[in-house]
Amino acid sequence: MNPRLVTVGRMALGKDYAAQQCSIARALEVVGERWTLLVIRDALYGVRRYNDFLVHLGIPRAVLAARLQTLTAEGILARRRYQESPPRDEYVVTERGIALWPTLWALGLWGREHYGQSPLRVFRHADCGTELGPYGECPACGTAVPVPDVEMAPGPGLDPDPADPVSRALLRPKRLLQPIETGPASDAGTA
Amino acid sequence: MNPRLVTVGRMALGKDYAAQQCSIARALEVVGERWTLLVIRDALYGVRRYNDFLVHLGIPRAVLAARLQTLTAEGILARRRYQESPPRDEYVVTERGIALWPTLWALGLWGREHYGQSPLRVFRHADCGTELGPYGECPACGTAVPVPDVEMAPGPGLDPDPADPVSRALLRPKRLLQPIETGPASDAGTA
DNA sequence: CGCTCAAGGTTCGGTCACTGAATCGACTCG
DNA sequence: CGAGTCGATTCAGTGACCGAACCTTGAGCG
Repeated sequence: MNPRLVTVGRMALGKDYAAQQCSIARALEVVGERWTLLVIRDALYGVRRYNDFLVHLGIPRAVLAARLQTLTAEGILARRRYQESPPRDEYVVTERGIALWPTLWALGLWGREHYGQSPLRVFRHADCGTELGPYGECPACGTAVPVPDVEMAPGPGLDPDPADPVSRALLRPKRLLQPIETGPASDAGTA
Repeated sequence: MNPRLVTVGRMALGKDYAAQQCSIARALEVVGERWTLLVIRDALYGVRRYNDFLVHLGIPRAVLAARLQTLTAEGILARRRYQESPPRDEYVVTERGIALWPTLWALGLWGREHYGQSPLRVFRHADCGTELGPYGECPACGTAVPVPDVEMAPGPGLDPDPADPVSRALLRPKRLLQPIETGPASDAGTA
């Protein structure tokens, strides 16, 4: 069961981009389905648990389960047990998934420049605090910024009081990949 | 008829990524449907005519017509009459479409590194002949390479004798955006 | 033990998009 | 004036997506 060959049988979107030799087409066979890139985005943001993906994305449960399975089979996410008592698994992004960050960054930049108004999130080089440049690099340091060194903070356009706990957890500045804390949910911490 | 607002009415995939504030989600509403990014890729490669997209992508006609219409409405492609006698239009990529090149480059790089074997196409800085770096920049000149200055040549993995005339036209090294020549098609020029 | 709750799914009917083949209309060429 | 080309549209069939309901495992509790 070579994970690289799993695509045969249930192909990306019911059919591959036949005859396409381009590596872009190959990539889209894997991550081109609806929701897939948003799941990976969330994973890079630190989302790891089924329910967190669910509430943050508003994705149908069945679709989420399918995507997580595909992404795990493709080696973009990895399933990992994080507690035993009630057995619970989380999905952590692998190197292969992290390698999609430049794509997501470029796509987000395009969306922001052509459809967005004010930036919703601000990404900085954690070492120096400089905002990332158009390629995700640090203009001050002149170097590529490793994904774990990217700090994400809310921008001016972001809803300051979102409904779901995941969005609320993402209001706090944090580094990419660092897991979000929806933890015991000191949820409106009453009583 | 603000082209920015056309998405209302017939949304990208029948439904928008509701509640998503992220600019990545916005972008995917526009270019996240099946085939869309491949159409844009082909447009950047110099494909301009309905039939050329059709044979090169192997896309259903109805879907192609829908994508071209959406992309035109979004201002990513522009429709332009290129002859009057039989009225014929071509679709040329706009600035907004050209701005997607970094995304496509990043996606292609990811696909090549994680799923491809030998590179199918080689992209160079036309001014100096240096292969593009991971961000689409020129490592030699140390600058971003404007899309019209990117030269595309076939790589070792590319089928040297493809069936369709568009792929055959793309065997010749050429710059991005420069229209392909499928012209009078000296098609296997037999008697 | 039985009840309830939570997490993480699976099942299922309805709808919608994609597919591929056929058709159509405008126009030119012979 | 019939055939061919280009650029589509139409249509039936299939498969993916959607949303709600249900299921399973394991605590936590009385």
